[in-house]
Amino acid sequence: MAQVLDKKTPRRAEVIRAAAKLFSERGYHGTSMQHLGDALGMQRGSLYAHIGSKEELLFEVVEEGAERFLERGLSAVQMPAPASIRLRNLLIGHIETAIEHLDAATVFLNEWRYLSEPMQEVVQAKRDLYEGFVRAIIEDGIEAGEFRAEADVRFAATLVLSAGNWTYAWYRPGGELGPTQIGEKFATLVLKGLEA
Amino acid sequence: MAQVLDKKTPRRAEVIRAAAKLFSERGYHGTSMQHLGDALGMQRGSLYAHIGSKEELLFEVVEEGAERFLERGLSAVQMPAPASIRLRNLLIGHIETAIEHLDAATVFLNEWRYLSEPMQEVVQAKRDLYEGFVRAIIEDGIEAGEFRAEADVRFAATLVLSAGNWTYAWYRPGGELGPTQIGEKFATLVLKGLEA
DNA sequence: CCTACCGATCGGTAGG
DNA sequence: CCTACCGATCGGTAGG
Repeated sequence: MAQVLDKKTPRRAEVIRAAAKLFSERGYHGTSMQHLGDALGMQRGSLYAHIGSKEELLFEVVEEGAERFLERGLSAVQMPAPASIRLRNLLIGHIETAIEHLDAATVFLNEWRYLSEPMQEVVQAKRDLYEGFVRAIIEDGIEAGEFRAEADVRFAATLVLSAGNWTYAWYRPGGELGPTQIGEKFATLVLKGLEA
Repeated sequence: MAQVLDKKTPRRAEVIRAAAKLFSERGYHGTSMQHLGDALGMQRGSLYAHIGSKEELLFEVVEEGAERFLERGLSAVQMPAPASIRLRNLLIGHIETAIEHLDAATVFLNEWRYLSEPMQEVVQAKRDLYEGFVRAIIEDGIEAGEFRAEADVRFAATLVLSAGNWTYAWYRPGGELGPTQIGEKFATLVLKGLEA
């Protein structure tokens, strides 16, 4: 019989970490419980001593990704600084998060849509919250006269998020630039534009 | 026995179109041949009169997406116009393509990594080619003094591609702005930046 | 955490 | 394009 699942145990954390890696590499539907068991050196069925279902595992990984982004985003919004500094800081934090937690971030951005309700709704709320952070900074910047008044807040926010969210698709460890420098480069481009 | 597969037949094109829709909605691994058969009103096994394998179907959809992007990209690069105009044109074309062929574009951008060799290599070459188009325009712009000399070509190209590639993730039909106007907005933002 | 098992479904094929 | 089938694998459970 199912006993109380360990919710905090180190072994459970290892299962979630291994799931993050596999889900990011092979996708949620492309990963079987057999793959996961193999990666952890245990039998497929034994995983259910630590988790309730495969989908619960996806939810945990997606939630972890969401929390990482929200933490950094919130601290950028709350900075007592001009909007351009806060936007730069948010984008740097976003890209650092995407790189430092590449597995969870990839799953958060790509596999969350395979969650069923009500889990998907929980995640959607966090995505909306984060997007709200970006918009708030841009609105502040326009009000303060720092940013161009003609800039469309929604599109500017989407551009910033696109730049950050696509990181997982092209970033490969071992490049010349670190996450912080990459974030700086993008932030400068978004703020100053390409034209001379 | 397997007879010669119809390579050009209208029915085969319908199968590919239905696959593009399902693969974009549920992912490649989340779509079964049973789903596809149901969508087309035929038995699972009957699909093999039109195609060789599920993976071949993925390849066809990904290739279609790649070709759509390449066509538009090439025509933007070859325009006899200043770099800023060509970059604007490429980004508009990219976003129009992403929206007008949302299914194939989504699969091209998200599911191509599930292709095995040598198919994945074929697709990678086309991705590199397209990225080369973007870089070429930006290099021209810097040489001509149109774009800021300090702009990093690789990062600027990645920003443009990120803006375009993330379209599938947020675009929903029925909004106020059409594809062309959305492309214009992003292009202006990338060229002029946010700062006043 | 393992063994042994459940029913369901997977992609694909033979033969018509 | 269908019927009937193949072996393999799926997520998950009982009982220890």
